[in-house]
Amino acid sequence: MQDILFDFISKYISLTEDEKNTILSLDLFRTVKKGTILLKEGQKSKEEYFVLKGCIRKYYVIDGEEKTTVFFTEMEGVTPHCVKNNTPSEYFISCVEDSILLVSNAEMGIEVNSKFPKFETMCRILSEELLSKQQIDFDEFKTSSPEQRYLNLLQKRPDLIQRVPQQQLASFLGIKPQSLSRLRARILEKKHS
Amino acid sequence: MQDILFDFISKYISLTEDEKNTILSLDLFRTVKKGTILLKEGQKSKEEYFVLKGCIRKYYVIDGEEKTTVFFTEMEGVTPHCVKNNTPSEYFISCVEDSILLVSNAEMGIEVNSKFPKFETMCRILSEELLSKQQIDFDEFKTSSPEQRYLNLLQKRPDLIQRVPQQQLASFLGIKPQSLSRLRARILEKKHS
DNA sequence: ATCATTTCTTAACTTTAGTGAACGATTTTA
DNA sequence: TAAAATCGTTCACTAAAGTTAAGAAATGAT
Repeated sequence: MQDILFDFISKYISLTEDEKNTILSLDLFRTVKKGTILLKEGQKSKEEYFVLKGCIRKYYVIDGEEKTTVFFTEMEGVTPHCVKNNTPSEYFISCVEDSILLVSNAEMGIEVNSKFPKFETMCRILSEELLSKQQIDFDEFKTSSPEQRYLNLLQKRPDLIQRVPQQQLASFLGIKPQSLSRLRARILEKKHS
Repeated sequence: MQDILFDFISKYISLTEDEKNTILSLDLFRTVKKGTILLKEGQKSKEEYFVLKGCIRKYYVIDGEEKTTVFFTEMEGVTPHCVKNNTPSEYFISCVEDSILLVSNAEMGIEVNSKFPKFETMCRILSEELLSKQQIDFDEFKTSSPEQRYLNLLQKRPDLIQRVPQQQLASFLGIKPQSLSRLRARILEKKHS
């Protein structure tokens, strides 16, 4: 498990054995069961999550309905909005599958960053990469129809369609579950003609 | 004009007179006429833009149609994707109004950052703020209908609806210009009943 | 100031998404 | 294992967006 983490980090910065041990001593690893709610609406959490294995999702409850807006899978991380500005969270974060996560809290982050300036560099790069990726995702979402978005997802993250419930996938695509069902049937029809 | 810039910067870091003069000596200010294209699809630019006054937009040309995905107004900045990874740009950036911009290129940024570490701090904060803001925007977009998105925009950026052409506004909202016209008429109808 | 061009609106029609309900299939849990 | 709950699909219907086209309004150029 630790190897996965250090392999990932090595893409950005190089660590000495000493530094690796310091990180391991922080005891960041946590295994969580499917369905576990990590963050609730209204809560003022300071925890950040990084997925080593599994899948977690962020969702809002609007008029009693869950609206999933993002999934985080292997090697993706979330810093909930409430961590930065100490306000109650507007959304939930829960586990879609049994998962292995890195859980760090803001103070710990500051401590690590001050001990290893390298780490801050990595965080900055990760943050910039994420911003860039997200801008492209948003642009693609705006410029395409639900059907195009589904076909696009089929290309870019085929695994998601398998591992995630349809209703969560639907709101991720900005539509209702029934519309997703219909849309899939439509695509199959087109293929067989 | 310079006051506007330094007022903005002072929200994040404090500058000495010396530092201010160094910034001014870089000659970053550029006034641009409405309609000017700052970045073209396919181009490998290194320029970053920050709007002091006016409005610029980012748009794709898909099947011969312009799809505007973002507007940048006062105190907002863009770093085009192509600047970071040295690939041809997938989109255009042009001026919606006569504008006053700060134009910096990547090398200049590095130079300034190494001379004034303060600056890097500000850039990191700005980048984090932007990421956070963008995530919320994306979530709102996904979880609401075109009509809700329009009403939301009316609340949050009423100026945009005035200063930006309808067709650009439409694709920004993820719909066609005709649909925006109809949607507005629908809203007016509801009010008068 | 006038003409030409572009932009916005309206309308009729087509396609697709939202809605409410029913059904079977799957999963949970008792 | 059986009953209950949840989930996914389908259907009929409604509402809204896409499409095509035409005309009105605004903008720009000569």
